[in-house]
Amino acid sequence: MAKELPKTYDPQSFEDRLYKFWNDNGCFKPCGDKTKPTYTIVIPPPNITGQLHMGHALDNTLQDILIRWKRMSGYDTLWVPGTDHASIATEAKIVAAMREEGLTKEDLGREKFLERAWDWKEKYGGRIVSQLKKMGSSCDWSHERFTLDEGCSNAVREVFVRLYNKGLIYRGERIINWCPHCRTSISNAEVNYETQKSHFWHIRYPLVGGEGYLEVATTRPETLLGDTAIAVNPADERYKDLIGKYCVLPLVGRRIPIVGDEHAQLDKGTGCVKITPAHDPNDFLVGKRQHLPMEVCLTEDAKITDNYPKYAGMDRYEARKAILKDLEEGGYLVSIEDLDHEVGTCYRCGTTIEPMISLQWFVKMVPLAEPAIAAVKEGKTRFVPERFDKNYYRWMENTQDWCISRQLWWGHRIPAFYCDACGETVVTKDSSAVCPKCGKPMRQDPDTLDTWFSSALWPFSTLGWPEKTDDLKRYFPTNTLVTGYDIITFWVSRMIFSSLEYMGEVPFDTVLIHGLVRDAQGRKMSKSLGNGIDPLEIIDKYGADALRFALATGNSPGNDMRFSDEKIEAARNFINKIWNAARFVLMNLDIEEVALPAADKLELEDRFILSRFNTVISDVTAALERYELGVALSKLYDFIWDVFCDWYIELVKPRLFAKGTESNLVAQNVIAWVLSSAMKLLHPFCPFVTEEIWQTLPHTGLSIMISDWPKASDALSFPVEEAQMSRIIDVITAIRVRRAEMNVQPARKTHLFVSGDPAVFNEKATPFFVRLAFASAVDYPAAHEDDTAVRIVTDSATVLIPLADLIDRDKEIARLTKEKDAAQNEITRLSAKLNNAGFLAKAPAAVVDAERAKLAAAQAKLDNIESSLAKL
RNA sequence: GGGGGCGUAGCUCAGUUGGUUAGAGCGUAUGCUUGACAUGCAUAAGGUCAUUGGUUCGACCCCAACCGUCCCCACCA
Repeated sequence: MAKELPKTYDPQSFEDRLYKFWNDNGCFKPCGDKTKPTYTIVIPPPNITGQLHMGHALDNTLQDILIRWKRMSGYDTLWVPGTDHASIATEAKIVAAMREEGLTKEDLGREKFLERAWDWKEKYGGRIVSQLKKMGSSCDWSHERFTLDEGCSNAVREVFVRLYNKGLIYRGERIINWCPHCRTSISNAEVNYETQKSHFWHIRYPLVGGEGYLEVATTRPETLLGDTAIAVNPADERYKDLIGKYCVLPLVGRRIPIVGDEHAQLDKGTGCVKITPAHDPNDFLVGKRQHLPMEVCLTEDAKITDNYPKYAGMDRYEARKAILKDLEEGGYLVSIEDLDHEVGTCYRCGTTIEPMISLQWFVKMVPLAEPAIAAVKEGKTRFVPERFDKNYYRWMENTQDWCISRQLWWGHRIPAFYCDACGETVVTKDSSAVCPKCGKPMRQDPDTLDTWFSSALWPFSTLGWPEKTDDLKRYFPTNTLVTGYDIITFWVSRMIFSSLEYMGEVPFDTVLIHGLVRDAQGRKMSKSLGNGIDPLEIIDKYGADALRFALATGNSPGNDMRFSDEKIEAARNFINKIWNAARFVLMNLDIEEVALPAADKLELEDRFILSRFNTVISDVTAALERYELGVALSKLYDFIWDVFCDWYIELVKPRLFAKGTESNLVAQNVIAWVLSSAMKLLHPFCPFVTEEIWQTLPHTGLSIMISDWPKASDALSFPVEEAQMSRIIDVITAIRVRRAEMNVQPARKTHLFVSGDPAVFNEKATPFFVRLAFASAVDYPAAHEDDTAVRIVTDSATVLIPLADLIDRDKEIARLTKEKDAAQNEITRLSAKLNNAGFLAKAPAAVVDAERAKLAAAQAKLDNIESSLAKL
């Protein structure tokens, strides 16, 4: 006797148990079978700063769907999990937590601070891992990695040293983006721009030794303190003669030269630009070209330096006010103009960044970007959807050198050592370096690396690189990277150029891009709006399968999606539907094992469902191969609910209830086989419920997770019977429609007279009409004589229902006449198409044949209608 | 200033190389305790596929323009 399922679907009762079952049985590990092809995914490592949010839930659902599908499809699969130390984000959180205790980093010192950071990692890194498990993620936890673990750190040092020796990493004074709040440099990619209302202030700079002055416009009057020149365009007739002369810097009194430089544009403003080389990226370049001094006037926390006593210690905005006031009083301020200004802000804390001249480490990008662009152009790595390659090219082609040093403690320490005695610099993996020149101990650079520097190595550092490990040989390059479009520049592009540089090949063949998960109103989920939906709460309430279903359905690659109660409820309802269908099947099952019966034992509805299922296998598999996971899922949804539950189960019920017959055994086997196989197709999307059902059904093998993915086959294809069954279904539907229109109570059963193709419409169809079309009895006359009955006409049959009391003859005639007109219009339309020489000549034969078949069907229907009308 | 997405039923969205009379979920209406499921069953209403042209035997789909909307990139003093 078959097992049973509990009456209500309660995901809480089995999800955790099944996850443990899989884990205990090693189902997540690669099978290691060398005869199988490999399929590898590396997880985008979640930051240890927080907990799982909807973006992670989506990202990991998609990855798990792919890896589970490939695992069942005969691949040796590896999904490498892990977490990211997220240097600036984590450090900011720890510093904030310390502030609660009244502590600063400096109070603690580097060692103690790092101890705290590691404690943080244990706590929050562990939490996010358990949350990933809750989602059902089938990662191989024995491969779990952390971007700051020993292996990744070794990879980071190796890369740094190699790039340095190759001249691709250098240290230099450049203008960098400085965050005065985080007190560190950040890369260009970490700067967000936002529009702020501001002003152009027009200021006069008096000429030295003359009466006149030059007028400049600026959005940043406080940087005037750092001005070291005024630039005019050398071709500008207005100022040509002033080049080489001097201005007096207002308020400061310093003499600054007037230089000729292309940076100054003739048609912009007054044509004169103040040059602040230490605090503006463009001015920095002008300063280099013109050999100007770099005058620093702002400190690391964006206050005025002690060089300017009047303003020293003032915050940059305070100083702006004070300086403007003094300019006005001194008669230097000419005018004020309103302006919308794009201002760079720190992507972590939102503070307005301050461009500053600073000594930092950089990666030279152009030599790395070129092969990375070529690799994608050559199709070695493919973006899905394809359009995202434009983002990638755009960024890669315009990339500037990457500032990688950070004035933070939580991260990979830069493996550069300085000799204070002789000034030597050594870059080495050896942490106890002594100066090769003078033998004195060396001081390691205090800074750490941009967190993305280690993320860039993730696809191979996690597999053991720089060691030549077996994992690396077998599982690299990986196959699919699944990530959001917001991270293409930060991460995807850097992995590609890194992998090309060190591994000599691309890190993955496909990048599957997904969008953002938004709230029901389409807003971005954010802490400040308080509109975030916690995936864990959703799992508690609806189960992980429902969450996964809701995330995988109804969206296509690269597009944002909305998450709503409506959606999660629809998902839960579907799973509940499956649960109950499985329950029903099990209630009627007394076979010990499931085997697909020989074809000659199969009845019409069996062949119909198998044939439809065969199509679903192909459709779902094809959609997955195209990364259209939402399409694959909707095909399954339609099949399971509309075809399997609503039709097949209903059609086969009489046989399932008639125990002790061969037909009953055939029905049991078919229904169980289709259910079991459908669970396999659904398993990647809803792993828990499909496993629970599969294990309850008679089965062989340990887990559905490692069962074989169904294969479409000619043995399952019965096009003739599929079409025949469809005709019966059409007639049943037509009867229901007529009865509903006429408000016939369901309790009122009637005799049916069905005439049509005797191969289809014969006594074998009677149970279907009895159960599904309110029939008390069915006859299959060759022709209809009763002119007092309701007439229903399809293209394959005519049905008479003796409901004389409900008939209005005139209305019947009117209705049939209307249908006749419709059929005639259809015939006219199709005939016109089939008489079009262009169509016949150019359309594919299959299309033409299909149109001819339609015409024949329409003609048959018209004939049926006409003969019915003749009877009235 | 560049680049890209989106615009399809009241709402949220699908629509697989161009090939009937464009689909789903939710919502709405009507009727149902039908031997699993009311988290259900049956039936229905609801769309000039933003607009205008073009290509084609044939366009929701390809091309151009335009309107609306969202996003990304960018050093505009």
